[in-house]
This record gives sequence, structure tokens and C-alpha cells, in this order.
Amino acid sequence: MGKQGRKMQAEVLAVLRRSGGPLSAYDVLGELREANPKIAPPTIYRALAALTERGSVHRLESLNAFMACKCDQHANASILSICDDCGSVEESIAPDLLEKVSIIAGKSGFQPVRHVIEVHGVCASCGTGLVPA
Amino acid sequence: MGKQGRKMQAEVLAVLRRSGGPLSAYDVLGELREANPKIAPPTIYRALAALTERGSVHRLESLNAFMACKCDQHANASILSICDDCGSVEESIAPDLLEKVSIIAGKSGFQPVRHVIEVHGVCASCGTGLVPA
DNA sequence: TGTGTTATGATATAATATAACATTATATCC
DNA sequence: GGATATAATGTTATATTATATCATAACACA
Repeated sequence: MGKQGRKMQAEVLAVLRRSGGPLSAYDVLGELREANPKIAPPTIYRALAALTERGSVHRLESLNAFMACKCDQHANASILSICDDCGSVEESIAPDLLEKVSIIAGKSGFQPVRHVIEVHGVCASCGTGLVPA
Repeated sequence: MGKQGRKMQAEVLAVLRRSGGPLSAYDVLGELREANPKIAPPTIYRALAALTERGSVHRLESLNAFMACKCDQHANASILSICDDCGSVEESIAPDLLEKVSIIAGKSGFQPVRHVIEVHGVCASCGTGLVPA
């Protein structure tokens, strides 16, 4: 992979961590271009692909965005709860649930490889007061 | 909504049904342009939005594609099993699983509104022979 | 060192999606 | 019916997301 690749990955990860929330690839690109205006999209996408593969970064498929993994225990896929009001995202780990999904998906011989579980809704702080008795 | 909107939705749905599998919005656009070359992307996206809202069509977030619902019982979100080899997609219905997902996502007060559950892997026919004893 | 392999850089462009506004159809009121 | 408001649709343009392609550079190792 080479040093430069790792360095770029570290920089991309740093940007995502600083942000705390999901960023588009072009958001990341924009930030890194402040230091180095010559960076091109494929560079970012390559770094994101490596980070995603490794589990340090999650891709939010329903948002076309990326986020640093917060749980530091990413053997398993996460359940991502996305607040449509404020854009915040929470991660939940639930290996048994993944297994249930796999079983259902696998009913007719399908072999699961990767799980995408995203839940859109309203987070606790945005939802306060919205639920009458 | 008007007659023309409904007609367009019917045509889009027909294209998706004929295909059987997932199509991108631009695939649909291409097909419909054979009959009417002047159709523009927003027309397709509006029809797809209406169909998706109604549940007749599923959006595959991890594929940026759309597919006619096959189960004709779409009160609940589906679990979509996507074969990365042949591109075929299977739908499964599992309301109890959705509820479990909701419970997990809802732990810290999050209120789920929409579930995205997609499983990538290899379908039965593509996987044949790949699993040694 | 030479040679094959893999990673990176750079350019361009493809693919996906929506903003913005003009136009047309539909409803409503008088 | 005609005037006016409302909402749906058409049209143009452009924004956003992602990748193909090929050139170049680093590396592995005989």
C-alpha cells in the first residue's frame, strides 16, 4: 500500500473524527484541499475505500456519506440511526440481530457478506416534545 | 397529482416490472425515452418518489437503484438481499425483525421512521459449488 | 539493475440527483 | 363562464457523487 496511502487515510480519518458526524467525500476533499489544493477525488475515494474495508469508517448508503466509526469494536456491522432533523448518527452494535437478518436473508440459499442497516428517524433531542401522551 | 403524473408512474412501474430486477433512474429514463425522447430526469425522479412513497417501488440505497416491489404486501419495509454476482434481488418480509431493529435504534430515545435493511452477498444459484464441505 | 507488480497522481468524464423557474392544468369563488 | 389562486408538470440548467483511464512512481526481488 505504501506510506502515502496510509498518510492519506490517516488524514481522511482525522477529518471525519473531527467532524463527529457524517461527511460526503467532497466535504472531506474540501477540507484536505485547504492544505493541499491538488488532491483529486479518486485519492479521497481510495482512502475511504481502505478505511471502510478496515472498519474504521462507515459508509452511510442512504446518505452517500461517510463517518468515523465510534465504537472501536467493528468486527460486526453497525446499526446506524440517522436523525433526519439534525443529521446526527448513532451507532449500535447487535451481533445477534445481524445473525437474524442473515438467517432471513439466507432462507433461500443466499449467503450474506455485508449488512447495511440504517434507520432514519428523529433523535432524542430533536424529538423532545413531539410525543404527546 | 393529475392524470399525467399517474400515467408516468404507471409507465415507470411497468418498466421496472418488466425488468424484474433493479434499474437505475437513468435506465428507466432511457427506456421511456424510446417512446418519448423529451422526458427529463426530474420527471422520472418524481414518479419514482411517488411510487416509493406508496411502496410499489423500493429504493436500493446501496445500489442507487430502484425495483418494483414483488410482495404486494408492503405495509412494512422489506429486507433486500442483493447478489453481488448476478445483481438479482430478493425481498423478505419480517415485521418482527423490523421491530427489533427499532428497539435497538430506539434505545436512547431515537424514534425510527424508515428502515433500510440491505444484505449484500451471493445468491443461491451464483453460490452453487462455492461451499466445500 | 532490470523487470514485474502494485500504489499513486492526474485528467477527464460518467452517473446520479435536484434547484429553479416557466408553463399548464385544476380547483374555487364570484 | 371568467378571474384568480393552487398545485402539478415540463424544461433547463446545474449540483453532487463516483469512477474510468492512463501516466508515473514506489517497491519487491531475482
